[in-house]
Amino acid sequence: MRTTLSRLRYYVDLADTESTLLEALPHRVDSFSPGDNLVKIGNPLTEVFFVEDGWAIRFRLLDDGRRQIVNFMLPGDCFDLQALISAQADHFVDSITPVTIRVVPARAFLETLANSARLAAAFWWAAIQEESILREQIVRIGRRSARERIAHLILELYRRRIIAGAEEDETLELPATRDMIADALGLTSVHVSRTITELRRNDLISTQNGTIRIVERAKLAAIAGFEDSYLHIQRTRLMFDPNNTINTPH
Amino acid sequence: MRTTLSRLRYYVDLADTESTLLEALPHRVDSFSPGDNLVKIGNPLTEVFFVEDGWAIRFRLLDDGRRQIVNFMLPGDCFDLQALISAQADHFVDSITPVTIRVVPARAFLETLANSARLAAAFWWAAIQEESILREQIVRIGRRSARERIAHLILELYRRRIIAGAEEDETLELPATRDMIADALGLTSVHVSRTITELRRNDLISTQNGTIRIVERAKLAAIAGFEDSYLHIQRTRLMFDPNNTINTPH
DNA sequence: CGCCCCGTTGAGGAGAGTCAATGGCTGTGG
DNA sequence: CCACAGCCATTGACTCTCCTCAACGGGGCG
Repeated sequence: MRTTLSRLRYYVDLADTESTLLEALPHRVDSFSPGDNLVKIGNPLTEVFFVEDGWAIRFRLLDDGRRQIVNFMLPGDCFDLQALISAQADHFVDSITPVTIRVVPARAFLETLANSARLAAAFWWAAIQEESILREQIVRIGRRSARERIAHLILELYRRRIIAGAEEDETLELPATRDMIADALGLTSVHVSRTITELRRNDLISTQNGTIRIVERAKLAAIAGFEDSYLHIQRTRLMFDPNNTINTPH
Repeated sequence: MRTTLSRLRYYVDLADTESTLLEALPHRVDSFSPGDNLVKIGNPLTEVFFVEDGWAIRFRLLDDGRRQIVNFMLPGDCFDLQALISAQADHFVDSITPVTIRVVPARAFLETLANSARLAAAFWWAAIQEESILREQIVRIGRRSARERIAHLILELYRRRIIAGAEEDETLELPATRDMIADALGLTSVHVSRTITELRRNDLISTQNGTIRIVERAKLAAIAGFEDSYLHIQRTRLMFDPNNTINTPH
């Protein structure tokens, strides 16, 4: 839960009482090997998942085998809040590294939210952030060049790691193959490879062993059109928050 | 509110009491001309919007003027549920036809949801559906050809119109220019024009005056890879629903 | 009537895809 | 301990989808 709490705290002040509530939720912990399938299309969803460790991808497959990775799931991310209403999955989730997830019954999770306005607010933030990431993904693949897409993705994943509590050392351990990056960005692995090589030759990034070092952050951000405000959602007072007394609809 | 209720009823049984609750919400009704700006980036959001009539687009602009339309907003859609937590808009919303929207203070809306589990469930569905539409959009622009994208978008918009209560007459009034379709699908207006012309020549659709007639639904769906289950989320019992007694986490 | 917006069409260009070969790395089995 | 297989990144050569630039024309509206 540590990384999840780190993410939530990025947006909402949480006291120890609230983190205790979360930790106290009934749960089990599941471990997976790289390439395992965590969620299959059509599976009923009655549980909420928290990524404790490792990376996973959420993706759809077309009939002819084309794959689109909708987004990456990193430590601290929670997913299938949709489960709260017991829908069916319309996509797959696979691990791409060894992964451990904490599985919480949706019902118990809901009850806890009902008892803590702050927690409810925090998870609302998380949901908003997730949607924001999806929208950014749309802009990225809809209107950016290969170069821009890759630069942008690197910066996004780096920032998400920071928000989840990772060290700010300008490096990103990216456990995704060229193929996965391609399927996330609507490109081919060949072209991803070429483009990353080019970024490397331009001394914007360096790579070794699946770790990317951001060498020239400013230039990279300029190329990507990466906005500083992205995911730095302004920490405002919350309508859910019982302490919020100054909410004035304009 | 009629179209919104039609949409919600597609997923959740709502009694008259609940629809009355919604209608009774304090609100104002705003009217806009085509091309007006409804939501601007950076605006604080403290209200929830219901599209009563007309179409709008939600989009982002890049520095150099490139535009990505994230999605279309149709009658019955509600948006900026994010407002519930008073975030700032990270995108624009413009009308593309004459539009009337009902504006409800977020706080009052929240209070009503708190008092009606069914309404809360219904809007949760709406949010899930919205996210599902975003994911579909990612798959569409990430991994489909121009032909497939356009066919798929037509079928999606048609289905959304049906869900909102429109007549099932195989026609879609699509008040979007080639330019808008292009900006939604990650293409150029020229190529959209060519591709639509080709669909027309193949007798898959016909067009006149901004109305598209679906001539060969089956073929069009095959080309688009449009899945029948899409947006036809199975109506299941709801965890929120007080009448739900058989919820068994597996 | 004439303007402007929009859709269409043509010709040529470019970014990304396809096909294919190479080579490094890792893990495994003889 | 070495040989070999499999996976993955890289690179080259060629192709194709989609883009760019440009011209034309129809329909609505002042």
